[in-house]
Amino acid sequence: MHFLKVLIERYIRDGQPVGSRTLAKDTGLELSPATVRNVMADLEDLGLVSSPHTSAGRVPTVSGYRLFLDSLLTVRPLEDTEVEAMRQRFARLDDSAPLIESTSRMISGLTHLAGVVMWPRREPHAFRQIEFVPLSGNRILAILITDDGEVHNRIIHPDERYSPSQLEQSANYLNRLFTGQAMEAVRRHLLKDIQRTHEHMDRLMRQALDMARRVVTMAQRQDDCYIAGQTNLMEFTELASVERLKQLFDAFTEKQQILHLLDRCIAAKGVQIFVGEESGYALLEQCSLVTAPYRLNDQVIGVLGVIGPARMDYPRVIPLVDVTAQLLGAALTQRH
Amino acid sequence: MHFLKVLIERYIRDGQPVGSRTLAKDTGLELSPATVRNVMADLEDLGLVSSPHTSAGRVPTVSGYRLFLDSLLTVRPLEDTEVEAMRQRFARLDDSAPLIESTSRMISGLTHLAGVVMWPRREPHAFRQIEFVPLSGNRILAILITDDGEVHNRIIHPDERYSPSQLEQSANYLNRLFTGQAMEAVRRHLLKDIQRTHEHMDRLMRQALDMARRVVTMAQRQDDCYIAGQTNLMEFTELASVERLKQLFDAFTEKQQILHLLDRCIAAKGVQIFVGEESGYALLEQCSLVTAPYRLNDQVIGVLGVIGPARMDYPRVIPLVDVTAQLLGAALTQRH
DNA sequence: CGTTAGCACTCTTTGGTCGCGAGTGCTAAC
DNA sequence: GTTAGCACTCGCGACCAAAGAGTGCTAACG
Repeated sequence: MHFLKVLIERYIRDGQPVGSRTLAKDTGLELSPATVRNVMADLEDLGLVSSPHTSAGRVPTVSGYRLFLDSLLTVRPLEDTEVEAMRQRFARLDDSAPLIESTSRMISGLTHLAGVVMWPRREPHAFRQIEFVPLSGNRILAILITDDGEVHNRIIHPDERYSPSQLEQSANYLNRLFTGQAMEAVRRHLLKDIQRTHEHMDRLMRQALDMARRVVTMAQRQDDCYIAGQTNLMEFTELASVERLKQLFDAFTEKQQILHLLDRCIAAKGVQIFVGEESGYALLEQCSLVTAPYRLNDQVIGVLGVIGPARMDYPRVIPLVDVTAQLLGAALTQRH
Repeated sequence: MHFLKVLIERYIRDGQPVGSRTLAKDTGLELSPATVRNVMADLEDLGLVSSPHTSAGRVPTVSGYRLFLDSLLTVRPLEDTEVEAMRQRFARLDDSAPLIESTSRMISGLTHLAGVVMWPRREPHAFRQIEFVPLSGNRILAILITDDGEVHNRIIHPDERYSPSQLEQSANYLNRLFTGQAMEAVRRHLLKDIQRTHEHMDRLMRQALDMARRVVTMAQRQDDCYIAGQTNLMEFTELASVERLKQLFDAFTEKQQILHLLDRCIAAKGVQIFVGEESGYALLEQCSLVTAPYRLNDQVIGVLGVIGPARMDYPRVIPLVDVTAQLLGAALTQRH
């Protein structure tokens, strides 16, 4: 199996099929190419490597990578100075900087791959406050604040005009009604019970509920992720066909499939790797996804990672992804 | 010059150099290829066309396109039904839908090119209201509302703890001080005078100003644009080299150059076109940018357009961009 | 029995040649 | 001014040969 390891390491280095002669040199053992050929034939029988054609060297298969990752890989931990440098970069992000985007760009820059960071999946949060601000014309600005500090706002055009004091009354009413309740409950209340309550209620309060409904329906932030450094992938010859790139980039703008994949990684304890079509998505053929979950106060709330060619420098990428996830968690916790 | 028109139209159709025989047929006039060849030689002398090599047909040069666009082009106005369909699509966007993004996707879908829409450049607006909401810990959520209905918010970690009533006092103070003033003035006040005022002021008020400063500095939305359908460009053979694509996509994520270009179009009355390196940006070689400014209440507040190969179907794209700009303006005005 | 040298074989890559087709420029004739 | 004719150029695909890389197999070796 040592052979497989050396072969894959070599293949990762220069991206070309590895022949018996080169492999013989690389192993360190003093073996002739002929011997190595026998071993390689065995590896091929096991389905761990394959040759593109008769007179080329061998290339790892997906199962080859799998075995490599699961039991052969020696991760090269980062230098302390490197970790420190990363920590510095996080520290330099001031409070207002968009943390998720910056993190994605950072990991992409460090690995020269595409970085992807899922938006933190907030724990179920509670309604804190709603506010109606009159604008010019009939327009009203509705602002909803949840207790994790998220602010959602939306401009509403009601049919009739409300005085500032009416708006204040409405807001007070809603705040009395909902403050402290879980958003989920508020949402249910507003969506389901709205018909029933309508009948026996003050007109103004009905309107208030109606306006609240409009903000609340919008405040459901659906899952999303931020992808950076996509163009890095254009540098890899094995992906550099225009059709493949189109597929990949379409997936990057669509994001649906990427999100599904990330979602499957959120349960994992630590670094998780999908090689090629292992993910079940044909478009990631020849690609690998390396992810790590990140935490806020010891609770996993998201996943980040990189996408790159299957032939990527795992020993370096894995710790980078790992450390970045930890640092992002720390930064989030600190900001909190 | 009629020849140039036909040649370009033909080239736009099938993307291959146009030879004398085909051009002879296309003109409609009953001329022999030899005659056409003479004319083409003249066009080449004028720098309007060029041939990739001796035995290929002719291809329009940038100046050729320029002349074509300026004086030869016959724009094919959209069918009423098409305009109506577009209007419908805008109408179907409900109030909460992200208008700019949707517009960009729409124009990209209609033209099969990359769509780009600049964010509306709001007229200078006034401070309306600031609000401090206490969160858990020391954290405070600062919310700033301007009179165009924009909401900016930021979480602040002050060194000490403030009671809700103190926060309310601070907010009241700031609101009294600033409401109705132009944001520009508020910003100046907060940034410049902050040192002087500090000395002879109540501690709480000083802190209030300080917190306000932090939100206000963030509320300067710098220019940005939304680009959709980039991957459409991968379908065009003349751009389908990986390096070119990388350049283009890098520019799309960087956006800086694109924004500069759009900025130059904002002054134009109507549709504006840059062909190839006319724009001054080498990366748009072989590409064209077609833009139109859009209005809110008869005032130009932004630009939208498409990016595609120089060889694009101008007679169709131009009216599409034009109409989209008008419809976006209408939608904005209506929402307002 | 594991290891190795030797050898025939396969397959890609590269470079070269050739012919074809498309298109041109020029000249001379209409 | 227009056109036919012709020699010429160039790109492209086909075909071919040689080189290089690497393989599988067999037989010999310690």
